[in-house]
Amino acid sequence: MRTRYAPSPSGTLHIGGARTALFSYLFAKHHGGKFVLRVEDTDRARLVEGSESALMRSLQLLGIQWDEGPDREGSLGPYRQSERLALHQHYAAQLLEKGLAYRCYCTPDELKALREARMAQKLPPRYMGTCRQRSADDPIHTSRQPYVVRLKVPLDGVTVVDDLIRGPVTFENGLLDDFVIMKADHTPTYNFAVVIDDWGMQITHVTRAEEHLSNTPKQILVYQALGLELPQFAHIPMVLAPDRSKLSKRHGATAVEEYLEQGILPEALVNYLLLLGWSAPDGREFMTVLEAIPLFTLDRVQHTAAVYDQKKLEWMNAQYLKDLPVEHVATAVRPFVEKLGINWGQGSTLEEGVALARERSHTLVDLAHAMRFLWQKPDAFDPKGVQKHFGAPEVSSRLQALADALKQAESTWTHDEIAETFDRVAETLEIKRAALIHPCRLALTGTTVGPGLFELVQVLGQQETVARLRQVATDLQQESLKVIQP
RNA sequence: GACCCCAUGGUCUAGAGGCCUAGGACAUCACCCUUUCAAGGUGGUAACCCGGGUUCGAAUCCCGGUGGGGUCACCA
Repeated sequence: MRTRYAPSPSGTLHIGGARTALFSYLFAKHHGGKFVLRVEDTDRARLVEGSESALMRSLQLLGIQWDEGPDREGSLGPYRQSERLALHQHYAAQLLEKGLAYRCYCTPDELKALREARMAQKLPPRYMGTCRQRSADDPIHTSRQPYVVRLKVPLDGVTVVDDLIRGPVTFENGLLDDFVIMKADHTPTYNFAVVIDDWGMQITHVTRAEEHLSNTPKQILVYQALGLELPQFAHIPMVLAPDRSKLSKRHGATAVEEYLEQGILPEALVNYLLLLGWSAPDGREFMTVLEAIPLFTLDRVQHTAAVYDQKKLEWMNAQYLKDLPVEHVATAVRPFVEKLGINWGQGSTLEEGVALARERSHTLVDLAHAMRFLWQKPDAFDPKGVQKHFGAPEVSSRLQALADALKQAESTWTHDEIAETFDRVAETLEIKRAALIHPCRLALTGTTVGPGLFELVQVLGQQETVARLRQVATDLQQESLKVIQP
């Protein structure tokens, strides 16, 4: 049992591609098989520098590990299509020799004219050129004119794709044309190379996106011409954008990399992707890739294209953010914190910050912002908050009193002790505790939202808390407070 | 346009003829909790595309329509 994922290195790993790879991987692993990564790089014009390694990095981050691939040579390589050219040419020559394929000398212009003529007659744009009829001793064969190789497709009969997900799908051969298998530059086309390579790599189950279903009869015809045994096929439904169209740049983030940059954890992303088109028998939603292996079967794969939902992805990310070990999240959020120019080496630790703020963050970006105040004192204050909580003339003296009381507090600095201090000060000033809490939060963080105040104060530390309160109390008195949206 | 696939709330889905008064999750709305914001809890709104069959009985089977998607390259 062997499956494969065969991307072309022309860009980044798409979430649709990631899901196809995930399903192929899970399917193979469920059956104790091997998962192969093959890079389809025959089209040199579309090749993007660095794309291959980016693709591999994304897959690995998601926990989709291949058993064989360009960087893990097995016995059935090479695993880059461009390095298999000799194989493709060999089989093409074989088909030519047997008379199952032929050289076609028609120019692109001629083909275009033919196609348009057939379109005008409302006929399918099928190649009906003259080259199919040429005899072996036709002088054109020695003319050194460029040519392509076309497969001789049967004029009648049907080709049936026995799809593991959809059942038998019948195509009429008469509707297919003599498609090109080798281009004029002597490199193979996709529909030819894919057959040679899948066969060569002993792929038993070709699992791929649904967009390939219509290509499959052509490939079956190649298998048959070559006398090769057919693999099984399984076409996985596509992932669509919210407007039900094919995913593209204008839909915002579509690449795995982009989601990770947005602060989505790879664990959450792959879990979300798993739920797009597949569901566990018991309806469970949260699981790792490894946990999904024993549960994953093709009969539970949806037949319908799925529309991805950013909201649910973020919700799932938030769940992971608060359930994963603190150290793990701290490591993940670190680059995001550093990106904000925060020097977190002093004072509170990253772990303390994560524990404090993760429950109300949806992404690592949110989390980094929510932790910011621990290392950077507010240089501006939320205007609405200022209006609401700094308006009263006695706020300055209250904060001062609070600072004094906290300064006196025991060095143990526990949550309960801090809470009691607030209660005591409120009582002394004969105000409600909330009248102290809100201005204090604003003074300490610059905003009106955030973690529970006593936890926040505890993590921020006695010294820093007192210093910030005094600073704000002074600024308020001197009316030198900067009120700018932070 | 031709061919192919598909069709349960806004979204992801459960459902393989009676267990369905159609279940869950996200989103949404209300309320509760509360030092803010979240989180959490409770409850609510919301779906079997339409039309014909088959059957005692259909979300489930068949046919047609409609709608959505895919493929029709010397791209993969």
